[in-house]
Amino acid sequence: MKSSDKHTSDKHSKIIKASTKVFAKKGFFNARISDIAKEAKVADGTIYLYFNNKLDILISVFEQEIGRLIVQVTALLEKEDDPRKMLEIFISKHLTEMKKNRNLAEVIQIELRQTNKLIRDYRNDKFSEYLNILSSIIRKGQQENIFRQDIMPGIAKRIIFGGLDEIARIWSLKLDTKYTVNEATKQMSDLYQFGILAPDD
Amino acid sequence: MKSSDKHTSDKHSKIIKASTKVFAKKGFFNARISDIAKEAKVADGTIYLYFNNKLDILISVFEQEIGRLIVQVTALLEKEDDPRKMLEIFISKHLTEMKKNRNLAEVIQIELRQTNKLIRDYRNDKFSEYLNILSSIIRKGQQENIFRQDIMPGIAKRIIFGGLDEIARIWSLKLDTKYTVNEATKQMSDLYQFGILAPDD
Amino acid sequence: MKSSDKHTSDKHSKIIKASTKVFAKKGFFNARISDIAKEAKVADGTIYLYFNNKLDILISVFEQEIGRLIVQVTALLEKEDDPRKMLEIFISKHLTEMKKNRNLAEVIQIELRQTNKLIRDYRNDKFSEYLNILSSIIRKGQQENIFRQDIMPGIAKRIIFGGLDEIARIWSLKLDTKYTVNEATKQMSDLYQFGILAPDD
Amino acid sequence: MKSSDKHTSDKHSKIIKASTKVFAKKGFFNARISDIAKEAKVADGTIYLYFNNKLDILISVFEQEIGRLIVQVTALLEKEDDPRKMLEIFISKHLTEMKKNRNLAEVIQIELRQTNKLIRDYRNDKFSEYLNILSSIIRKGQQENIFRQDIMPGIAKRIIFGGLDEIARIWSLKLDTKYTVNEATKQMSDLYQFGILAPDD
DNA sequence: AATGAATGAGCATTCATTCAT
DNA sequence: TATGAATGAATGCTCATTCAT
Repeated sequence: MKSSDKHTSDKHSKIIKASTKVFAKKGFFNARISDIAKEAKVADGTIYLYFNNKLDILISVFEQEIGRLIVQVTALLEKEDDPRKMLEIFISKHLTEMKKNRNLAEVIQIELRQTNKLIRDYRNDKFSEYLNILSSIIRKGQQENIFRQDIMPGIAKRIIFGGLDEIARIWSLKLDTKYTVNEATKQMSDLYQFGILAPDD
Repeated sequence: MKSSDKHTSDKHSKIIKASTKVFAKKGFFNARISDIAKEAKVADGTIYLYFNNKLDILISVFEQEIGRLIVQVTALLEKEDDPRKMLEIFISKHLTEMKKNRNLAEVIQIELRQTNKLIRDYRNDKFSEYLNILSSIIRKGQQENIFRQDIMPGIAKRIIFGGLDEIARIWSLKLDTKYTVNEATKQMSDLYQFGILAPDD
Repeated sequence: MKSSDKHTSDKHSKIIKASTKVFAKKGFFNARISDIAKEAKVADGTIYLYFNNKLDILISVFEQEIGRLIVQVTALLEKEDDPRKMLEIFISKHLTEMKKNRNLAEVIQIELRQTNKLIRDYRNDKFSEYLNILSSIIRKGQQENIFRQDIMPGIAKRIIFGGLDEIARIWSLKLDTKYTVNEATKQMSDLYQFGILAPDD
Repeated sequence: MKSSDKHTSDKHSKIIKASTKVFAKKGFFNARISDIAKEAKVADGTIYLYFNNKLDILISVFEQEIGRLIVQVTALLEKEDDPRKMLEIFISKHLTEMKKNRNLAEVIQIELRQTNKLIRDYRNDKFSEYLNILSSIIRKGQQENIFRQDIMPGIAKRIIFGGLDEIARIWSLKLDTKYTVNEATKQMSDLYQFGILAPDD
């Protein structure tokens, strides 16, 4: 269908989509612009009508995907008031999305470990926003005296994200695929809530 | 023969050392062989007497550094029998080394997210060995009924390593430097042992 | 039809004018069609309604500018009958125009040294016409026995134009700006008329 | 001199020679690095062991050729003391070299009209040195009261060079080839010495 | 073993030109 | 006529790797 609504935004999102796929498959440095162009069924030069350069594409992909995650997680969390459940929802949603969309998982991997090296002045606000959902949940739990007061939300959000990301990493490598999303969610949620120690009895 | 071996090993380790520094500074893809050669005060071609190619250097660096970590952590753990303390030692040692040696932290970051993409058949046994120290500690705790039986060591080791690695990542980016090694260790150790929930009382 | 013609000619001259400016500023090879389009406040594609390609624009600019020079110089020369004065007028006019319009000076520089390389079959009749004004003056002087008979007008016109063009070149580079148009005119006119030798006495 | 030095200088001069030829044939902007490499029977990358970039090659070619001219002209002038003869020698030598080596003539054309646009901070000392030979001759003539005192050497050197260069230009375009070097030299030398005016009676 | 000059495949980016609207 | 989004060929330069010494 060659309708005229297939225009600018169409090309843009086609390129983003193609880039996500290509970056995930080859990694940022091994991906060629012509690979992306080919995947997006667009001329090489067309890409530069929508993006400044290769790095700009990576950043755009990352921000778009994280942005989508933020929207979805936020929507889910609005329906819940218990911080314990909210934490579980965050974990579950993150793992679910990463399992569903391996490309996304890999782009996050790449972006987080590469971009900051390349551009020191890139602030990565979207990602901060995402992590701050986690720290908000923790603070809420602390205010309600459900979570321990001595947990530092700023560190905890990093620790938890790290755990999530490492699980996503091994999935994207097709290692340890024996664990399901539910199992992993259960394990993480349990570990972070109750700790590893056996209850005294 | 001994002197020859020694000589060889000298150059080899000089290159490894130089590579660690250069990879950490520039990242794997932006590091040039000539940078490494210069840093190691060796001719470009000499590097190919000791390594097959650039990727081979990265793997060697990674394995050597992880190997060193294994030796050190193992030594520390031998003196301790309480799984709770052992877990804390592992966390503390990892964070200490990463804070001390930013180069190492970055090489791990890069290696873990890049190499597997490049060579599907690379098994990375050293890294598995390192992670298995973690799962051994957990299993030991479970055998002694100190750790909960429903924790799956294979997932937990990943979750914990992920947390450690994310903390190291933000340090290597010089973000959130406000947290000291001790603080971070305390937070992680606490979180993993007792969980985030406030004790009933 | 008339209005259409007028419109066309408007756009045409707008593009010529814009091109002169852009070529002078950036040089032919570094000038982009989009620069010209922007300067002329016209769409990129519109340029191709009036010109075949980029080179065609350069040639048009050159011919138009040289054509304008021919008209002006001819008008000035008509009022004068003395070949000595006519020579001085030519020199003076050329330098005045080049000083006044640096863009023109540079376009001549570029055109004369580049175009012929690109299109071997381009005859450049306008430029020949311009130079022939010089040789006509010389021939007239010879016929009137004011100029020496052994001067070959075909070579002399080149020698004189070369001198004029070199002076224009250093002005366009903003070198040696200490010399005024009048000084330069005086020096050239003097040199070409009387030569460098001191008169016997 | 070491064999490696010899080798190096060999490659360097091979590239210079090839570049002179290619620039002359295609012009600077249309010359591809691979053209030069092919002409020099060298790999593309090798060129960058000896030159920083394409522009650097052009400048090097120019400076080398002008340098050679300076040496030759200086040698010829040392044997002569009469400023009139010296002027003629300069003119004759310049035209002879340009006729003999069309590549050189064209590289000068290109360099003089392009480089200064591209790099504002390039001082072009060699060329200044060459032109200053001309002004020195004029000053010498003035000191000996052979040349008129009101000639300004700084302008005169430009005027004369311009004439020489324009003659070289038309030769390099294969226009007006009917004039021989000797004829052109005679015409220029005559014109600059005695002027165009017929002697009184 | 060691060197480092030489190689040449590889790629991001530009921009003159086209053409559907 | 006019537009400007889209095209894709073209190329300067880099750098991992080789190899003659």
